[in-house]
Amino acid sequence: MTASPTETTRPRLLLLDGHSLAYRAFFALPVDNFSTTTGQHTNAVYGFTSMLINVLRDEVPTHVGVAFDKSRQTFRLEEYPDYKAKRNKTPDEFKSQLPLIQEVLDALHIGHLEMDGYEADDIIATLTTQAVAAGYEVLILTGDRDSLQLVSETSTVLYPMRGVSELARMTPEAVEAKYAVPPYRYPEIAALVGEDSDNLPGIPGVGPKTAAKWINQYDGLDNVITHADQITGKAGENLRAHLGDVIRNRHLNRLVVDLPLPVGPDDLVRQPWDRQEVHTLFDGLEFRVLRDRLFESLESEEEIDDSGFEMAGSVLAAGEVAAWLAEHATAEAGTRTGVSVGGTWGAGTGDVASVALAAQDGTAAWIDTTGLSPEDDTALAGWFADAATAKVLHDAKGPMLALAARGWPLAGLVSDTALAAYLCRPDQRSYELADLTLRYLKRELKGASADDGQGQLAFDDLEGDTAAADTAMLHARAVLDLAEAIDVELEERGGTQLLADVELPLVDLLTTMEQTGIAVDVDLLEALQAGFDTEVRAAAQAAYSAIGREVNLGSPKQLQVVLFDELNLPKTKRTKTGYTTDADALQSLALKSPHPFLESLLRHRDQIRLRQTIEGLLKTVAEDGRIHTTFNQTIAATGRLSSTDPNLQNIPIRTADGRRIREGFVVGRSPDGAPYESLMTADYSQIEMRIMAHLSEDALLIEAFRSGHDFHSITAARVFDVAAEDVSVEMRAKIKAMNYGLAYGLSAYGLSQQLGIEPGEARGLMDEYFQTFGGIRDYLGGIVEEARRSGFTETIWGRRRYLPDLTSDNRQRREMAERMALNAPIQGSAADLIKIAMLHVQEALTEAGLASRMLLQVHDELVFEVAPGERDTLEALVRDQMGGAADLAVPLDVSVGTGHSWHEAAH
DNA sequence: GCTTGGACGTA
DNA sequence: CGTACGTCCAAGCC
Repeated sequence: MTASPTETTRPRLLLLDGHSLAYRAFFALPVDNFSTTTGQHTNAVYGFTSMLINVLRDEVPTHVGVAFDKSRQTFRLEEYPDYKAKRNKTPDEFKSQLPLIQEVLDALHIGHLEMDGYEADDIIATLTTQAVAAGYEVLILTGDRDSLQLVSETSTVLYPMRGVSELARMTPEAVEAKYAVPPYRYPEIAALVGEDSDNLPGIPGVGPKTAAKWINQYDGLDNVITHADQITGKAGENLRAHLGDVIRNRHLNRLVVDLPLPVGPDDLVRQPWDRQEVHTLFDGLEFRVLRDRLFESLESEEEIDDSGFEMAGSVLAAGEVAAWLAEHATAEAGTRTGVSVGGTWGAGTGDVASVALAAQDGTAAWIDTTGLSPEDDTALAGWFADAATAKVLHDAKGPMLALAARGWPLAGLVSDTALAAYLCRPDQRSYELADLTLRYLKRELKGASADDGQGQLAFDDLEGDTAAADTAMLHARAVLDLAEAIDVELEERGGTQLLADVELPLVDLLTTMEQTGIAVDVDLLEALQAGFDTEVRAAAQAAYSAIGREVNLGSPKQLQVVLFDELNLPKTKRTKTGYTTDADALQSLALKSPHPFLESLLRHRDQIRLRQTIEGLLKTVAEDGRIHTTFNQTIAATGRLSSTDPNLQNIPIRTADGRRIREGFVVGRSPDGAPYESLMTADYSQIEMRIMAHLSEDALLIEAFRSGHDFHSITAARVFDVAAEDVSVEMRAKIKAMNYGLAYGLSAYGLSQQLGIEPGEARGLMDEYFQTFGGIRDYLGGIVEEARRSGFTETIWGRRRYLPDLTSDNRQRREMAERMALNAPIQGSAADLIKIAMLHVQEALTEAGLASRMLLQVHDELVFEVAPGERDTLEALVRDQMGGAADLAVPLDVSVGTGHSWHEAAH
């Protein structure tokens, strides 16, 4: 075993190539859209500053410096008069921005330097050389590929990919993966291929592939030149004809590493910046959004322990896996292992490239899963599958998809740091490992996320990449330490059971559901899409002819011009930026002032949306003819799941046209080709009202549910004090709206809007309702009261939501928080309930040995695929488990339907 | 090129 | 001036 102790205490120097970054920003951002009221262009300043802020935030360097090109007159130009000749046309709009960039740096107290006769690159090369010798870690942010020759174990180039926000991390392995030569030989490739941006022509017909082949074959450019006469073919001929260019190119692209600079790395230590200075400058540049971002991301850098984690980590060689697992990751009680999986995942599947493990005894291991011996594979598979060896992951579902796809299904997940953090504070926007590490452990977790899942850093998982291995082991370690810290907080917040009994087991089930997916009838959807497309065109034409010109019907701004300026229709409700053109407003507009344009516009909106919905769905159909959505478990503050890529929780159902899309979701086959029999849907009826009845203990409401009669009619009869058979359609509709609106914190005004009645009448209706159901009134009032006192609301199962705004001085914020407080326990309890039901159903399916399977969850509905002959058994089982998932004061009514498609399975 | 906001689909 | 989401497109960024 090779020990590679991880040390993260060394200083970290960030060097930026000011000129090349500004140049990139200038072309990435449209110059027309960025100028101040005085006419100064700012797109390059903006893009550069944006990149700077991001990299300071993400990399947290201890030292920073920016290098600029001094003048056009460099030693390279003296030697080669055409050097950078094609850049002659540097626009004035660009040049005027360079001094502004230096002003930004001055305001931020970041050192910048330039040197007569040399380029920024040379300054960076010199500083990098000095810093590496002094034991620094160096990061070079530049858009100039020549800098790749500086990449080493301790210096990394960050290269903008596209635009100004995505950076490729060019480590030695990444350079080698991309160019097939080590970093120090990159200039040899460039010499052969040429560099357009520097106007250095290369050999015609020779690209990076050929160049790398030669360099590797002859061991370096010098030998390629020496043996030029041996190289055959057209390429060889061209090489001989252009040898002079190659030698010149290599001479020019060699960076100068010994410039006599006035400052060294130590002088570039980060300084606190002057807030007032920044305000003044950014005011002048009219950077509002950027200033907010700057203050937000760089404000709280105090008190962070950046000494990193101490850890004894080993990169396991082939054959060492079983022994390491047996020694460090046993099934002993109280022993947990932190796991960080490198790879990609999504859409029900994935790939594993590496696995990092952090053991309770302080050791860690990193395994390149592409180079395993059969014994290693067996040992790892056995360890993952063993429920007795306790594992902790961060956001485990994605890694579990990848592991399962590799043949290593994971059992024994005893904690998930993302889920635990979510249960502690469910309304955060993200639960990134680095953020949590900072918050709970006060430690800086450096390096890109190893378990990002999107795989945007393909360089991360290269074979033998010790930097990546160290990073991954640090992540595994962080997960283990973090789990311990969050356990404590979660216990304080009463969420321990919810994690162990609901959320963790659910990870397994959701993984399975995502793997399974749901079958779609592609032909049917395509036909449907074509139909909607025809309607879209027709509606657009009709709309255009109604106003005598073409407008973009999808642009609210253009529509406002047409509706309110040209057609002079009455103004609708205000939005931030004008007047609303939403469907509700347009419909009432059509009633007051009918116009053929309105009708066509609404039709167009409708049909184009359906067309888009289908287009989106078709794009996600996998090879197996099924759609594999991703269920997110840590998004909704109330505890609900959400669904993305695609969202299968908002497939249309209300309109007849929309419902047809559900005909495209059909019964499919098992992976071995055996057909299933049908789809089955099972949903809870009026689940939120039932939970309200239970929580409020309102006797009348409970009785209404227990009677088993039509709920809205019964409650209407009570409110209007008539016999059940005398409830009119209108009465029922009004009470139904009330019933549904209650759990959202509905106001009298909102109710009047929805029912199209006077606010006074709505007020009266609500009073009447609350008089009848006094328990509801007391309960709803009590929730807010209680939440204001305790700071949080709680579901039946103890899921909390914290609402600090309940005591806000701002009325709008406070009232918003009050409505959230009303809704959270109700929506949240319903979310808990169906999660529990899902687990019970799944357990019962396994126990009964059924082949039928759960496919989707849509908040109060579950969709199943029914195996041949199992329909009745499944229905009984599902009714049983869903109906019995909780013991409430009211019965849980479950309705079930079956059919060939999701549409037919409705009921 | 990236972010925000309007509009609209579901429960 | 009703909760919770995700997605699309156009406009805004300055």
